[in-house]
Formats: sequence, C-alpha cells, structure tokens
Amino acid sequence: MDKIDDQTIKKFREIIRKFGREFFVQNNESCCNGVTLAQCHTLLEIENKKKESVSELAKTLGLDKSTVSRTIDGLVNIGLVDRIIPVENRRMSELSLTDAGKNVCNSINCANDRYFHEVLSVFTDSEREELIRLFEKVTARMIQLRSSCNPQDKA
Amino acid sequence: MDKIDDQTIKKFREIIRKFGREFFVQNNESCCNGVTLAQCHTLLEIENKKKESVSELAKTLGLDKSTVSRTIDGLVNIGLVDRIIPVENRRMSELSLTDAGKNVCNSINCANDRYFHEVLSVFTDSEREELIRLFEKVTARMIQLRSSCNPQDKA
DNA sequence: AATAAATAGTTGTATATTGCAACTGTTTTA
DNA sequence: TAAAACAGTTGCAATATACAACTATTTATT
Repeated sequence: MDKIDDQTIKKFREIIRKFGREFFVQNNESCCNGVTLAQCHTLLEIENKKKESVSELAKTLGLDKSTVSRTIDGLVNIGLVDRIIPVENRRMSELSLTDAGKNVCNSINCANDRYFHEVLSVFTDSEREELIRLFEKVTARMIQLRSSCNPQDKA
Repeated sequence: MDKIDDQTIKKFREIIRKFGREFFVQNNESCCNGVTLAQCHTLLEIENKKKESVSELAKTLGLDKSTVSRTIDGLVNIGLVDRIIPVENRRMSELSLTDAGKNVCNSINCANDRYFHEVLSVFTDSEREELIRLFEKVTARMIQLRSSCNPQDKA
C-alpha cells in the first residue's frame, strides 16, 4: 500500500460527502415518476440484472429482505414487476420487469440523462472520459471492500 | 454547450448510480457512532459551516424544516448541539457543536478517513489528484444546477 | 429414506423518518 | 400601526425500515 497524504484523504472525504448530499437531493427530486424512491431503486436494479431474487436485491441495495419483499409487493400490485416462481426451485422468486415497468425505467433514465447531460456539459471530452474511468475504479474498489468485510454476507 | 455522445451519458448515469448505491450502503454501515444517520449528516453539516440555522440546514440537506427541527431537538437533548437564539434576531436559532458534538464528529471523520484510505490505496498519486479535482467540478456543477432550478428556493 | 439443517421469502410488530399543514412568535414592510 | 413575510415548532399521517418469528422448500446428514 502507498503512503497517502492525510490532507488528500481529508479533502477526498469532504468532497465525497458534499457530492453524496447533492446526489441524494437530486435523487429525491428527480426520481419519482409516480413511484417512490425505494421503488425506483428496486426497478432500476431489476432492469440492470434482468432477473433478480429478493435476497440478491436486498444484498445489492443494502436493505433487509423483508423491506425488499414489501417493496416488490407494491411494484407487483401496480403492475410494474412480475414475480414468478421457477419450477426448478420453488422457494425462490424470480423478479422481472413488465412492459409497464420497462417504460417507467426508460422515463426515469431519460430524465436522468437530461440532467447528467447538463452536468457534463461543462467538462471536456477527455475530462468526461477520465471522470468515468475514475468513478468506475472507485466504485469497484468500494464494492471489493464491502464484500471483503462481509465474507459470508455477515450472516 | 458541447455535443456529448449519448453513450457517454448512459455510461455516466450507470456508473454514478452504482456508486450512489454503494455510497449509501457504506454510509449506513459506518456512520453510527451512537447517532442516527440523519443526526450524523446534521452534525457534519454544522461542523462544516460552524454556525447554521434550521432553514439553511434544511436547504442544504434537502429536507423539510420540520424534519430538521426535530433532528436538532434530538441532538440538543443528547448534548451534541447548542441552540442559541441571537439577541439581534430572536426568531432565528443559531446552531453550533458542543465539545461532545465535536468529539463525535471527529470520531466519525476518523472512521471515514480510515475507509477512504483503503479506497484510495489502489490509486496512484496523480489519479487521486485528478479524482478529487473532477469530483469537485462535478459537485460544483450539481450545486449550480440545483440553485438555478430553484432560484428562490422553490418557495 | 427419514430427519435435521439451511435457505428463500413473508408477515407481525415496533420504531423512526419524513413531509405537509397549521400554528406561534418575530421582524420587516407598507 | 397594520399587514406581510419569515423562522421555527407541533400535530398528524404516511412511509420506510429492521428484527424476529413464521411457512414452505431444498439440501445435507445419519
């Protein structure tokens, strides 16, 4: 491991906190095309993985199984998610988006893209490229650290 | 404004969402030295600004005044925040950290720094530098966009 | 094969967070 | 001086969440 300047860490901590707060606010304001924030996150995660179980979802979202189970109830009720029980393993449930669910995801994504377009408009091409690369690296590292801290998912 | 590749926007949207989720989980897990997450954010924001009013805080945190008011109640009750009413404007309240409050902030910051040290350990010096610079730029832009959308704080 | 253990998901319950609306008191404006 | 604006608080209702207990299913053990 490198020796990292304390000042660098502090600066990083401060900026990441500020960013996190701004991201949270933006999230809250933009992400509700008729669905709650929790539903929104759930939908987008299902979109991402195509097929997802309740437990996987809970792990990814950092929430309790029961919470996710209820969120899914809601999404099934309003017709955005299908919950099917695969014959080969009948204690699981396989979650997928309905067409309506896909539409909601698209509209959320479009709204987000408009916003991010605005955000990125002040960057140069190479800055954008580098920003994405570094973001990916940070995120990958965070995921790695989380999984190494909870080897068996802290069960 | 530049012409930005749609694919770049999409990539950015996806990575920022992934990051946001990871950040959220990390936040939830690490940020509770005897205080709730809401209290934690509030404390750190007061630390940041030194003196803060309820309304300012609400605006910064993207929450309702009443929510913040109650969070402050809690922090005052457990002795982490002082709420004083300045004589020159008796309808405001001026919030500041007690010594105990400063200690809690320090311990939160230290825990965070340990974590970020781990995160940044896989980056080179110049990457770290660039990461911070770009993060600052993104955040500044997000703040700018938020304030330009809500000129009078959407009141 | 039968029983025990593990797993996936759901439901009961309690708590906490939050926003909106109505309110109190204070300051500014007309 | 009266009206309007402002800062903060409180009542209320909705939502989100976690934990624990439970059901049903699958896997492992003997």
